[in-house]
Amino acid sequence: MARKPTYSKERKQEILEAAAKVIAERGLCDTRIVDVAKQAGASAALVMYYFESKDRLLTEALTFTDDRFYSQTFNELTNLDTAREQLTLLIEESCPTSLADSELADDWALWIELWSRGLRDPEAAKKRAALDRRWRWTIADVVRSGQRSGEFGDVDADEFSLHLASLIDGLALQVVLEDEEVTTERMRELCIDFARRALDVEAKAEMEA
Amino acid sequence: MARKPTYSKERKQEILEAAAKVIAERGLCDTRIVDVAKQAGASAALVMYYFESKDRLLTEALTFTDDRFYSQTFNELTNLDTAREQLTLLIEESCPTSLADSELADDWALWIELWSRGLRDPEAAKKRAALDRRWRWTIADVVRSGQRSGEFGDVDADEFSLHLASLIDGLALQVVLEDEEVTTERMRELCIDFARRALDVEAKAEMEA
Amino acid sequence: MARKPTYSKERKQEILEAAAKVIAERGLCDTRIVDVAKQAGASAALVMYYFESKDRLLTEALTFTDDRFYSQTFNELTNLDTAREQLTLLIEESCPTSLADSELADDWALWIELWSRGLRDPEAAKKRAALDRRWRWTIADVVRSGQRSGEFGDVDADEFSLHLASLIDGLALQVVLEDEEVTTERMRELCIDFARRALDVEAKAEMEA
Amino acid sequence: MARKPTYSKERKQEILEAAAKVIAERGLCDTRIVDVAKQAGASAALVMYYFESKDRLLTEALTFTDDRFYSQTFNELTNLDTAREQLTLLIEESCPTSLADSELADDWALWIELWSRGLRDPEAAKKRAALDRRWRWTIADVVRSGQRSGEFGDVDADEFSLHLASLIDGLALQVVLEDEEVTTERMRELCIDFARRALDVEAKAEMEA
DNA sequence: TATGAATGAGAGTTCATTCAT
DNA sequence: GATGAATGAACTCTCATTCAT
Repeated sequence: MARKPTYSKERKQEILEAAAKVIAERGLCDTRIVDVAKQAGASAALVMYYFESKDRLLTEALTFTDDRFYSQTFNELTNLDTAREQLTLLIEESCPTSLADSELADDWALWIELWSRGLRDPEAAKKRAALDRRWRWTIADVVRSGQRSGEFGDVDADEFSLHLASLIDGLALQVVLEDEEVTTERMRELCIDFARRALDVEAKAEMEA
Repeated sequence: MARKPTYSKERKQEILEAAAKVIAERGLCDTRIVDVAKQAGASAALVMYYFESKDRLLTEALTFTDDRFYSQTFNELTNLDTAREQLTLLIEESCPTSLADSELADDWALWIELWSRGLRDPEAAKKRAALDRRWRWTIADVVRSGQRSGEFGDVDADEFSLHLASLIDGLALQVVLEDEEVTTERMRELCIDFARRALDVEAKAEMEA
Repeated sequence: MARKPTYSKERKQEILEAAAKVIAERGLCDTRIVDVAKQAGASAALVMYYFESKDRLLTEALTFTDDRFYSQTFNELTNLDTAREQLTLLIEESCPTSLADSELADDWALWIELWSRGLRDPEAAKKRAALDRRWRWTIADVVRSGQRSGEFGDVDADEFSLHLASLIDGLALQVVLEDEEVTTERMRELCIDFARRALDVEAKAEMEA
Repeated sequence: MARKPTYSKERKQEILEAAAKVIAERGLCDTRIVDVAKQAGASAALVMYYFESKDRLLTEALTFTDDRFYSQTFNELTNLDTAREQLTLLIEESCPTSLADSELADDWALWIELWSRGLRDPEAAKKRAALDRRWRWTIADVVRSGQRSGEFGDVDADEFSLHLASLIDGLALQVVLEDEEVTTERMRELCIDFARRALDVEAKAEMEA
């Protein structure tokens, strides 16, 4: 309630963060400006002041989390030496833990909301596509670097990256929706297994041995 | 306006169909009872007469289309002789054509809305899981029958089916959202290709030759 | 549900009775035709068939119970010999027992609803006035007969009857509304006491002794 | 329409006042939020802004007038010297003039609505009981002070006060409902007469003479 | 006589948005 | 920058009433 006035950009960030949280909790549809305001410790009018309309707020909020997730992951990536480790990281960071309150589950929830919004909102669709492409490129880059280093076999990196990214989406969806047959564990194994086979990792490993 | 009274159950079906159409067009969030009523050629009050609340209407409507899609597809399946043809059919029927008004795109739109609703509505989540399981079982059955007939190699049918189903979800999503890099064509090829390799179809074919 | 068709007047009575019950339970305001229909084991359309509009149904229902109460009480009255006993009966029959489900409490509830409706519905007001007058005349008649028989002293019968009737209304109201300070017992005593003094009953009794 | 913004509490009062007026005019049942809003020169949404629901508005409104009536009367009371004058005032202030638009008639109308609402709404019943008790205590106090000053004879003050208050309720009801036989004049006389006899006023007066 | 189906006319309530302060 | 007060435009849901059967 009583909040020292922080200014402009910081405040905007806070509101975005608040919005993302509320959307993850209540769903896009049921997110009211008042909720966001309350979460941000501000008045509804102030939220309107920073974002001209509810629509803009929601659109910005939906991609906000993905951006954060991406930069974090990308950062961790650069700390790893081998492509194999990097790919494993990408997969593991993608697996939503089924715990309801986890941050990753929130991220996935927002991601799904973005899909549904993209169906009718071209701007949202475009943003989603861009984020997805960035993600696929990242995967493809790791693959290519692995190929250069001789860790991975000879596969079409783009095709692989599209396959893996899509597989991850499809599986994560089921984990998040708490499909009893699809656990975080099973998802991870399936992805890792697929990557291993597709990239010919075992064979390589053997040959090197 | 002037509409001959149809009997109860037929009328309910008509309304469900109308609801599904409206949801696909406008999205779950922006579907108003009046829209559904208009689409069904009825009054809003009548919609409430058949479904106690908006909520129930939407929940029923969301699974209605999937049920129809499934029975149609399952029917076509029984007309095919080889497992190979059957699997191809399953994949092809799953590829959304990108045309906005096509029926399949509508089906996918509803499917995505169901995902997003499932995030907070446990009942919706449960229904979605059931429908998905049915779909995976169908795939697995085709695989097993192909294995019995010697068409397919020795793979874990359930693992394959989860992989293929998830892959389809992830790819279709991008087609429907009109990601420029993912076309219907590319989706089909990727899926077919994956199936072929996983099921060892080429090898089998060659050996038979 | 399954109800043998009884015809016309009996059916109308049944519906009135049902309406009275529902009004007593839910209040005039919250009485819906469907409720009355359900209570009467009929359809809402049938209720409309017997009474042209909700309004008429309610108006008739509101006086229905009072009529029944009056005839019953009047009947019991004729079985008593002395005016003293008769007056006591009138008072006692007027005291609502505080039990929520008792028939008398229902009668009072309807009576109060009739007051409130009479504020704006002149027809209801007129009916209420007529019923009230009948009641006061009955009291006055008992008084006069008691005076003729020498049981009661010389009071203006009409004035006494207005006083007693109003007192009963005012007190019963509080009993029905469950005012902790006004119990059925206290109400009865207060009324009896008043009557005794006003009609000079003790004095008479003494003089006769 | 164009209304300078008043500060919160005043505005709430205004709305309550408006609500009371509308209820008196149209009855509790037929009071719509829009009516109250119009009467208060505000929008329906503003009414909801101050009172969370229609229900709360009505509950508060119903006791609002009685509170005002009581404080006014109590104030006038303190300006009078003798208990006799005070009691006369209480009675006279209680007699509704039959004119439809008078403020007192409005008060009585609300009072009756409160009775009817109290039948099913325990909160309303409780408030009514409290207000009524306050009123009876006031009467009893006047009686006791009259007894101390020697103006009134020896009666049970509480019993008298319950009797008088109930009598007033019962009679006022009939005046308000425009029973032809019960005029304001007759009501006043009956009450005054009762008080005189019960409190032994004549006798006292004579003895002093 | 009896009803299920159908509707129009509101009702309360919600909420994004505006604006004076 | 920040907010409380205010509103209009919807939206869901209710219900008396009608009518074909």
